[in-house]
Amino acid sequence: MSQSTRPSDRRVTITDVAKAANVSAATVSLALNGSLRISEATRQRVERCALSLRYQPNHAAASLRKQTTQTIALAVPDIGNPVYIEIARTVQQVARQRGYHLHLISTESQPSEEAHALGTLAHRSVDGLILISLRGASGLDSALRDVAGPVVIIGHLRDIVCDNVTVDSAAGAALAARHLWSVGCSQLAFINGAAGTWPSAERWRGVQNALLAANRTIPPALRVQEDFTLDGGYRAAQRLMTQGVHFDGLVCANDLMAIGAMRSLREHGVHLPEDMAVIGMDDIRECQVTTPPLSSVSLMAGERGRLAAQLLFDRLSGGEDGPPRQLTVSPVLMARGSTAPRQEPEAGVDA
Amino acid sequence: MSQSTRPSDRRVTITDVAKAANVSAATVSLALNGSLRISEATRQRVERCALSLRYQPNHAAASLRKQTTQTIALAVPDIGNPVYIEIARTVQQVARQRGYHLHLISTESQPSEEAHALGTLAHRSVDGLILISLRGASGLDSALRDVAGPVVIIGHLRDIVCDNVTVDSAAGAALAARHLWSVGCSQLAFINGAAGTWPSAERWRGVQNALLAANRTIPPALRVQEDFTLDGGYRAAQRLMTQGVHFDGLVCANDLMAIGAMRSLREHGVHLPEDMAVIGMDDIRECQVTTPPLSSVSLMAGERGRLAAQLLFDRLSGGEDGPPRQLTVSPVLMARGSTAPRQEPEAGVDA
DNA sequence: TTGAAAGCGTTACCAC
DNA sequence: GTGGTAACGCTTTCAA
Repeated sequence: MSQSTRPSDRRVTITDVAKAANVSAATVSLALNGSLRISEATRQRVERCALSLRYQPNHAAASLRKQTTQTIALAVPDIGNPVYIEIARTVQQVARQRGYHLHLISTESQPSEEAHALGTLAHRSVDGLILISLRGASGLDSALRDVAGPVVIIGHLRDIVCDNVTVDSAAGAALAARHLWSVGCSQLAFINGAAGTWPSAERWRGVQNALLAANRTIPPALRVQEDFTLDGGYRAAQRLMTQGVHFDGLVCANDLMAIGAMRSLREHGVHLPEDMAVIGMDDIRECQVTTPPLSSVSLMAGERGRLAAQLLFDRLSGGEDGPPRQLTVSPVLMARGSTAPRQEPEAGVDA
Repeated sequence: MSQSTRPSDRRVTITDVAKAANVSAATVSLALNGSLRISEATRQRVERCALSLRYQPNHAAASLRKQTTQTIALAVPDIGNPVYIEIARTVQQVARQRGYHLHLISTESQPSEEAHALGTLAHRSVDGLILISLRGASGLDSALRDVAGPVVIIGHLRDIVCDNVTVDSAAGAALAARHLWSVGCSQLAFINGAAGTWPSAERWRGVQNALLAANRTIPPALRVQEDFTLDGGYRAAQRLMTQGVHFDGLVCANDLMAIGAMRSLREHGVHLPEDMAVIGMDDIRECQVTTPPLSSVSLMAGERGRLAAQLLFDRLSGGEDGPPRQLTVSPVLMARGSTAPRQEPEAGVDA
């Protein structure tokens, strides 16, 4: 079976196949791309030749000629962050399903790297780009004008217009607060993430809305702000407990902080969830393995990825017309053990 | 400042810049690519023109001509798996640092998709490929012969020869067992993952080695096998506890199973880590948020990615000569609360 | 149904 | 130093 026929050194090109099949290069191209205007006989002959020569069309050449790369790019702020990975996963799924490749770019949240990502689009390395931007995609205004294809931004748009997918994280924060009340909490505390960021502003806004609507308050002593990390949550909870103000429900601006806070609470002898209900946001995997499992508000990362990809492919296939479209997905409550409904204290048995 | 100068519809090419700068296309190319044989004056002129025209070199054209894409591909079995993400992260780092782009392909462990990944290399979409293969890269033998560039495989090579990076997970399992003895365990149990897979075979082999060397045994009743999931671990632990054979240390073939097992143990009133030490493998993020934090054996995913990338770029830049190289990294113990050293029962105070 | 030829936008090898 | 010119490998008219 060693019908190798290897052309020694050189790559095998379309003309090699053409010669072997006794047709022109044009015919080979047509035949291999399934054109209907080729006789069944030649098609088969060509296919056999291509196979036995192990012909592989050169992608760069085809791209150059067709002016399309069959590739989209996804630029994420940090490839280590599971939330972005979740987005990447669904984007990859849609892309593959459409026969596209995926270029992954990690920007580390640096504007220079975001510009670089747009560069790949400008260079026509890719046909379209999905960009996840934290800082509200501000400096990209001009860069967006130079690119040679559609762009979809996931995250908050500061002042530019562009196809975009966001999640209503204010609504998510409100959802979290209301959930705590619904399981019987009477006084909430709130741990927010790094000041000055869009997510932290939004989440506080959401909590405020909920407070207003429920005619309740969170005194300043029960509002603390740290960065969005495990340690941040730990420190924040410690500070809350030194305030001397009683609270029995804790809303955290993300899960990492919530987990850190739970650790601190437990160290101070607070029983979860009996003494205190805790809820986070993001619904990361870790929620399922804490004790008790952490309730959270899913920000629908996967769904956002799917929608963004859809938006992008709409532009790619349907023609580029139409005004920018903004999609907003709604967060979803994931109730778990950390917010188990309160027992009425009538029949409580303390082990 | 609106020096737009936009050539209406058409993309701006190198000849546009050439005309604007009153030089030839060749000169533009040389100037922009930093050739030394261009006068400083022309270089600056060309650069200004390129900038003001917003010229972006076409990547496909350059690739076609240069026969290189400045892109490598990484094919992972499952983009949802944090272990592979960790690999992806370091590969991406090395790639960027070398000025290369990263193509990410998720194969879902399907041989057809692995072949597809190799296809991107054959099509010269990419210059090189790192392939993470679970099933020991068996059917790829012939496909590997057709590709147009270097391939590095992360994982076990069944019978093919190829640059490759593996981790000695047998050593890792032995490490886990020895660690449990060192913290005072006298009888171990072992929860293994899905039968018939390479990792499960290796890890059991490692435990056996350790047992042999320590002159100890794990009776069959204390060896169970489930799939590598949280639920698998949960079920496995349940089965262990119905055996009626006492054990005080539990080695799990991965962290997910260990976490599931911990949950089951706790539900049965077993105190961790006082009554039972538990250790997993992989060192996933979740280890840090369980109660107690789960000890684990890191399989050095990031390091493997880094090494694989290094191997690949050695081929890419240094010339393709040299026989296949096989690298094996050593696992590292990550001791945490779940394997806290045993208190001697003399001064124990039960709260 | 098939073939010839003209690009796609670069880079590289020559002359000048 | 700089400018022609010929590839790179493919697709796509347009004729035959």
